Amino acid sequence: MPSRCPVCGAEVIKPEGEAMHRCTNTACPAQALEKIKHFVSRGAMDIEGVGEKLCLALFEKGLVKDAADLYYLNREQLLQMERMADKSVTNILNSIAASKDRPLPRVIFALGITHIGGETADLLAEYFSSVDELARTTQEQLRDIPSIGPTIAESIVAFFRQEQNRQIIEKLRKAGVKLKVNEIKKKDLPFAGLEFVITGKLESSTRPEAEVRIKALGGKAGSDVTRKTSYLVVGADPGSKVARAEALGIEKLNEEQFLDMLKKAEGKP
DNA sequence: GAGCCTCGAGATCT
DNA sequence: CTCGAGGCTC
Repeated sequence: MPSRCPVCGAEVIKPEGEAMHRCTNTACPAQALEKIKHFVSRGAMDIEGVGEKLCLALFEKGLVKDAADLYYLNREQLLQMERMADKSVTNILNSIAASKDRPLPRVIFALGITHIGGETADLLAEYFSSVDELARTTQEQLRDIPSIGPTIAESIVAFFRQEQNRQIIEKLRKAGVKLKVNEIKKKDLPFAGLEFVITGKLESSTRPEAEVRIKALGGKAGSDVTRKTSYLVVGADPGSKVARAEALGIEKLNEEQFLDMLKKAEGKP
């Protein structure tokens, strides 16, 4: 006996080697709804205040047929909804607007491409700097990326071939959703203008690793203490740099202080 | 104040 | 995933 999708009644197949049954009817309303729920969910666009129930209600009312429709909701439409008063509407509109500049990996994940989870989305964002670039890629190019195989490559290309998906992306673009990497200006990074010099051995990581983190935050990693040095990071068995820093009156950091500073700057409290 | 919904933390599993 | 807390509506 074939199993059937509980929503649309279409016959459901169980792909070889996969645990889940999957309804293959692309017009299945349950699929559309799931995609919207996925789009607003935490790891994706993370639209606060919009959860399962609201997605369902908006979908049933026909106000939101696909994820991009969320960005076109207005006050009056939201006020029609059950248990929705001014306060909620304001909050929801604000959080929808705030989701427009989510980082690229999240946007890629939010699209809901089959087989693309958070990890793969992160990976793709390292190789493609916009959704459009990803949309233009070929299976061959994708397969050159380590840990991307034929299944994922095929799935991505198929996704962007679908007219429906292309339209959603256009709607997102028109609504002002950022579809490319945030090119953060160097000047705005937390370590802009700071130069760190490391002496001695670090417990927590190797020196190159620490330098990568400093640079990612817009700082410089120097090798000699000069008047331009902002901080001297002092690890175990430090060298003569300590004396030089003291002579120049340069602030010293122990490893713990340094790690603290990195974490704060990286926004991970 | 009651009830609904969503969030975030922490436990659990992979 | 499940739980409890907190926001919001009514």
